[in-house]
Amino acid sequence: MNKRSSVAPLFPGACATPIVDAGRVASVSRALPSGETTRDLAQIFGLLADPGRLRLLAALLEGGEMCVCDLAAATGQSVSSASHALRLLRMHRVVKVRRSGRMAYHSLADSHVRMLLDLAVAHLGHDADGRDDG
Amino acid sequence: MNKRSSVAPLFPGACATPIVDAGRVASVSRALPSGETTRDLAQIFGLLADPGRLRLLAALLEGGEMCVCDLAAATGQSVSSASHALRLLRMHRVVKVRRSGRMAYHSLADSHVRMLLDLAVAHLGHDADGRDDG
DNA sequence: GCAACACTTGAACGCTTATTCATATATTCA
DNA sequence: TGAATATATGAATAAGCGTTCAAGTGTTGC
Repeated sequence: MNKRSSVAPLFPGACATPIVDAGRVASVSRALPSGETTRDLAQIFGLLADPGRLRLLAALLEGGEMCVCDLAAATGQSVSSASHALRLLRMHRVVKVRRSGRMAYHSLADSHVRMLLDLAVAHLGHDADGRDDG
Repeated sequence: MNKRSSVAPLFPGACATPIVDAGRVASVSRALPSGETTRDLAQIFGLLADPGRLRLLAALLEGGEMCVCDLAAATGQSVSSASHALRLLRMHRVVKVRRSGRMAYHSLADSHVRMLLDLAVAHLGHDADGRDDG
């Protein structure tokens, strides 16, 4: 159990972070997902944090199943870029591939992605104005 | 040395990407969100693509409203890191701040974030095993 | 076999981004 | 006023990431 018992540093070099509400900190700290889970989560969001990959996913959302060269053309990037991006997405089971001869037909493998995209769009909607600190 | 010159440049500067299903490419291409929208979307997902910020958001999800030093302690990062991260999140209206004296109490400003996090967790759930492609 | 083809991959370069350290601002209390 | 506190910020180093180029794999058809 990793609860920090006190506010003050107990010895020189100890964590010097002052804590205002120790009880709250302890309970929140316990409730947080593990470091590994957090890293995995961040990785998934990282997959969606690139315009090129986002356009690929949007294209698959619309087109259903497409080959690499058509995806590259539709999303306005080089075949190499698209291939690199699709590899990443495949590795994380976000898209799947059906191979036929020398063609590779990609499609969405994960229904959550659709919802993630929709939610993000909704966020954009009510975030359209100002963006500075206050 | 470059043997790919035969890839059919019909004229110098022409798009060299071969297209299999031109009709599909055209319709998908039209349906895609604009480049600006895609960039904004990617930026939002980018905010969630960092373990530190993700832990901050999870802490706020759990703790409701917390000051910077408690957030730093609960999420296991330096106050400076937390402050930098919170600034980013504030700038994008993902968290909001209530200032009282020298304290800054942060809380979630956006209900979509909650759903985004839940969806991502769900994805993790059914993706728990193998994660390599080959 | 040979060549065109669809896609993949590795390496390199440049850009973005996170973290840390030091310092700054603003508020409270003695 | 001055010291302590809570947070903010700038600069700098370092790590990560996307793009491109060049080359590699496996397939199709002559």
